[in-house]
Amino acid sequence: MRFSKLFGKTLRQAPAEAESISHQLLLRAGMIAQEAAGIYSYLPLGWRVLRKIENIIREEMDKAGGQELMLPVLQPFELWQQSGRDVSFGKSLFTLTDRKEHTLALGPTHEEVITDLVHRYVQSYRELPLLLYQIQTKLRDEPRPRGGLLRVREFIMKDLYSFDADEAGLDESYQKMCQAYKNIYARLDLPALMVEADSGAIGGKDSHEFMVITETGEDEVIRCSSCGYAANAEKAQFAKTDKTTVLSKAAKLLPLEELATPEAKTIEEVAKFVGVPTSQTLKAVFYSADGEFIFVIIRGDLEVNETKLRNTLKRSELRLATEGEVNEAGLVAGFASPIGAKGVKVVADDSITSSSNFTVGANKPGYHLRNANYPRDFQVDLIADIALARPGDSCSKCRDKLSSARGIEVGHVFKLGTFISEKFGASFLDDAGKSRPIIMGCYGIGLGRLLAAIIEQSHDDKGIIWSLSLAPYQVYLCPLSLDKSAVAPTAEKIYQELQKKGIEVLFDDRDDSPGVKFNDADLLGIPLRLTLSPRTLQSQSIEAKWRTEKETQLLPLDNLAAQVKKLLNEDVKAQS
RNA sequence: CGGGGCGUAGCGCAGUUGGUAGCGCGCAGCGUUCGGGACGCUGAGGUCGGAGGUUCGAGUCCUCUCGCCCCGACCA
Repeated sequence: MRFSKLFGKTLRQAPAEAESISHQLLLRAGMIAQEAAGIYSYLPLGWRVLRKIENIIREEMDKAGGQELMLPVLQPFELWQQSGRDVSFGKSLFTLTDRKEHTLALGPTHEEVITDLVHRYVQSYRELPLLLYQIQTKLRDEPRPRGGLLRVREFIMKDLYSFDADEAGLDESYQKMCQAYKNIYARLDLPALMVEADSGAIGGKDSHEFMVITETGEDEVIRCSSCGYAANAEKAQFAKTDKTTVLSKAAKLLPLEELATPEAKTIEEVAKFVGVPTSQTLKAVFYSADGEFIFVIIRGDLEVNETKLRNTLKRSELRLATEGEVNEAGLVAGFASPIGAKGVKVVADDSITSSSNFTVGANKPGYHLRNANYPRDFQVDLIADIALARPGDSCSKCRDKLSSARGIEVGHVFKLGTFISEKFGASFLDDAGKSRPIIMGCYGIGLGRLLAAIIEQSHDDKGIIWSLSLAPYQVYLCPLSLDKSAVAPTAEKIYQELQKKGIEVLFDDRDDSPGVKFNDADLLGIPLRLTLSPRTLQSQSIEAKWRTEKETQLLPLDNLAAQVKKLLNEDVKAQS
């Protein structure tokens, strides 16, 4: 490709709206252009890279036994009503009305369509397992697009759906996909961490996310450097009985006593006033879940994990209750107590059993109770792990300290189970002739986000650094002083020669100064730069330089294409 | 949806107490340059996001509205 003809322009300054590194570099390199919030065009350079990513993914999906197909973007709204996910997707689902006043959805994902399809074609266990995938545009009306390609409303995604006859089959498909994903990230040169993930209210048992650890990530990952435990903070567990504070689990249960605690409303104040650690108090937090008032009780030193709480309650909408709602429930904020709480649903974190003789509100302004014990003094409707893991907490597996980091979610795998297949009647006859629902899994990767994540963690102050397998072009042919002696015709000849050898070369045929060309070569991140100048021409040679290295080497012009090819091959080997 | 910020040339920005719009980069032409974003001269490019209002006069003041960015909420 001749640079002078390339559509798209490199920018010296990044547009003001770009904040994240990948966003800035994608715009400056002329790889993408924004059309609206969360909606982008891919320009030729960006599209070339995206297609390379796509091909790597496609190869790994095929290798794992996946069959590629294409599914519709326009989907009958009835499909979404049938699965019930018109509600759970809510406003994120784009819908439109056709000329016959029929409502259609713009596919945010394709479980409904593919399950409907599979139900019409699969009847027997002999046809399972089945792995089907698609790589195509999906649309979601995200509440807040952000970070360039990191979170958008229109995006290209690879989704594979697995269909199995039994749990063991699902496990196998799941393992296959996890391995395929690891292969993909390895080939993309992207260090992705596999972490336990929340599967949401709809998902089945297992779910994992693949995270690229970087500051710009939207998700928080909790991990243990000792044993390797890693989980999304939404899901992360930790040991509640291993705090540095002394817990009196074994202590004798003391009688409940009321204590005047004027002015002491927060946990900190109460603990200080009473003279106990915060872990010897119980904290009350109030939520509204799908309109129902929820009283949550948790040990004073812990915080509520709202995702865990939402899953425990099996509700979709969860928010903190307003002051009015708290009063309406007959509770006194700051002094609320599960003891004597009537007519409200009480959900407790299992930390309330980690000790005894807690200090808790007395449900009376200015008073707390000492020596509260569950279940002696109060009952709860639900008890579960609903606590938020924080850095510094103890690992539930090995008791070492947990740490936290930000991550970009570049892949998500799910064991869906039979939730959707049952809704669509996607069942099969097993070898005993019995009808059973197909067990499903789904496995997604967002290509644009992947592109952004790669740049986030592979760049320097000059620009992007592509690996050879992803670079839009492998070689940047950079002639200097085009009007001098034989530079231009020689460069032209080399360009033809390299292309003939199948090398992807970007030929900077622009009449610009060396600085401009070198800086663009670095900004675009082309792995190998070949500089031809009157100087190198004197010795019938050309200068080769890797994007990642400072040193240069001179290559004789004679039989150049073969030498370049060899260099590129050596580099590929060195990386693997 | 809540909080904050911003809309002036392709990009980055300036524009005073209200007087009819400018700078840098980029772009076009000519010339000089040519190993890390060179220089000179000439030139093109703007319904100042949109609508309404105040005023003799609005980029500037008022009202409404649209869009974009960031934080949070949200996000199988």
